[in-house]
Amino acid sequence: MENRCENCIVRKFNALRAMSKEELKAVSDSKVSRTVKKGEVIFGEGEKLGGIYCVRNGVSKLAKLSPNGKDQIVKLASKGEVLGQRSVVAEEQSNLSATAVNDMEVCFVPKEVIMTSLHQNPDFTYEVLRHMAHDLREADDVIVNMSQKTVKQRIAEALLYLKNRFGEDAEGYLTLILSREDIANVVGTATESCIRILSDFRKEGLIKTSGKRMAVVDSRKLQDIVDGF
Amino acid sequence: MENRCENCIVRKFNALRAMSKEELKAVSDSKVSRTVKKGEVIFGEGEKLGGIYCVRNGVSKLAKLSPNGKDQIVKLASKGEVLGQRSVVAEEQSNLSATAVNDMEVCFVPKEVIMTSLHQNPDFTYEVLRHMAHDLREADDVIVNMSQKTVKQRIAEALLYLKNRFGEDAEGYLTLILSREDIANVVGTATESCIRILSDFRKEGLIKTSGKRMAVVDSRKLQDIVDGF
DNA sequence: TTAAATACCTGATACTTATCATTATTTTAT
DNA sequence: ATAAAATAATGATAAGTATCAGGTATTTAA
Repeated sequence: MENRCENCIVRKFNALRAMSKEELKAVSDSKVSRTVKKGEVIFGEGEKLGGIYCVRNGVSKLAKLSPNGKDQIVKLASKGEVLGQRSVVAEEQSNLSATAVNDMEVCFVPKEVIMTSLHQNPDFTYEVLRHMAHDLREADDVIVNMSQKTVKQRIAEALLYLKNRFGEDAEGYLTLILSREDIANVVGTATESCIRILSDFRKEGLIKTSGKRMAVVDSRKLQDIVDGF
Repeated sequence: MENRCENCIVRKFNALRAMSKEELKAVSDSKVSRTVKKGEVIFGEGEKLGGIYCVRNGVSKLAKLSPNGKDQIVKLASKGEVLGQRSVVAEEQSNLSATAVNDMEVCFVPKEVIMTSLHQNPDFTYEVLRHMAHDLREADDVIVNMSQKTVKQRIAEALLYLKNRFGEDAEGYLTLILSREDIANVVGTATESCIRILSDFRKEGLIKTSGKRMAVVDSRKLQDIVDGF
């Protein structure tokens, strides 16, 4: 039998690794695999989620629409990460939307199965808790960055983040390709401002671009910018 | 016997309410009550916490020092809230500092006692998880506010928040007294900018001040400002 | 393969916010 | 009660950022 959660490596990276064999079987029996095309919405803001989505492949952006009509990307989720966890745990509607940044494979797991384990398996609950504690710490860091760093610093930081987290190809181009607009929405600025600063970086030789592809050329200097030099 | 957790109302507001009688007894036997003077630091950023602090009285600001030397207040914690929860759960050093905004009474509970329950009582773990899910949602909201709202909007929002969350006295003055600098650190702006905008609000009759005390006079108009009118 | 759509780029300008300097007021401690 | 310290207020200026308007390049889909 293919595609059993029991054999899925992705699981090792998230809280499902704390599940017992029986629990994992229940998850596997109830889950629905699904491919999501680039740009497709997995769930929208305010939607009541029937379960969580485990990312097997691809990257999703978790965003919140601000009152002035702009999206703020709060987090990028990739292989092994779980979408909708917070909403299911809190039994609230989703506070974020999830959209595929590139083609994805996700597994949907009904919330009932998750909730059962949450109430019966302290190891699993604790593991979910640990992951959420980590997310919360990252959110705190983002808050400080947003309020205390300039757009230039935040963009430099975002580039280094994309490089370190998602890697680069043989030519040094970033593996994860984001539009300028998406980058602007990650750092919380206007698209034009983002483009302008990236152009400056290119002119100064800190990055290079080729179509929509982008490469970090001088990590050191970018880091100096992040640090305020 | 006085001051037993079993009889403490404050407990009802946090995850400790999911503890069994035996667990609560262990907490109560190991806890250390402590008063904290206004301005005193309960724990610092980067500190390894030996336990959590349950707030019985008073208000604490949770802040993070930014590289440029400014504090960003991430959260205000009051009666019933628990400090250091995230760090203890994640078994990491604290990412925030906690400082008393006014005189406080807190109970310190050693982490071992908490950890034991986290591993044995799924109800408790789940309750902690729910609280953290809530904190995470709030953090997401803050991120969006920070990046998408103007300083003026954020200050107006902060004033309404202080009124709704901590209340006002008979004359209408906010119960929680924060310095202009603290307000600036909550909304992530320069102290002078904060003062300037508060002066504007006063001149427009939206708030009134008397020494360090401050009162919301026109909630409706402040809300309009928050909403971008 | 080519037209249409989307994404990217640049300039000009206005608005927002930070910074520096100085003074006034309030609070705190003696 | 008074001096010292802390906090608040205000003006002038500079820096940072958004917005609008117009262009070019790249991607997508027929």
